[in-house]
Amino acid sequence: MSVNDKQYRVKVFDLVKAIPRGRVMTYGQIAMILGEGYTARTVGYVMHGADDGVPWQRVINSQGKISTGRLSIPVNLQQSILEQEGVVFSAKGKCDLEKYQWWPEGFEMEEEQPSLLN
DNA sequence: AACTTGACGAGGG
DNA sequence: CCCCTCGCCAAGT
Repeated sequence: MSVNDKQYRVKVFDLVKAIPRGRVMTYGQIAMILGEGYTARTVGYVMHGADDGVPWQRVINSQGKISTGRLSIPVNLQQSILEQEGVVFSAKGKCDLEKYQWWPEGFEMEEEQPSLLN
């Protein structure tokens, strides 16, 4: 499996599509849930090619900040879309993950089971 | 094949 | 909270 495989990317997109409006997930979190073969960096790489229908704006970094820095996507754009969904950001551009981070059904921080979504 | 660059993340100062 | 260093791994040169 690699980022070039369709299935590899589809797993990421399917998970992202499951994120409810007004909630977010982090790159590392997604990598951890998908498990073997996935890392925060590869998830980020896959996300730059997200097609329509994928709520890409709901994926942020582990600090609760937007990390589209040097890309074609302006940071303010992603943040404003999220704010429009109800996510509140501090003046420094950080949101409270405790409050907005979303976990798939039956998946808790405590358990270390990376193979529920396969 | 070597080297640089990231939609990253954890840890230290 | 900011900045830096590393580990990470795929892409582009």
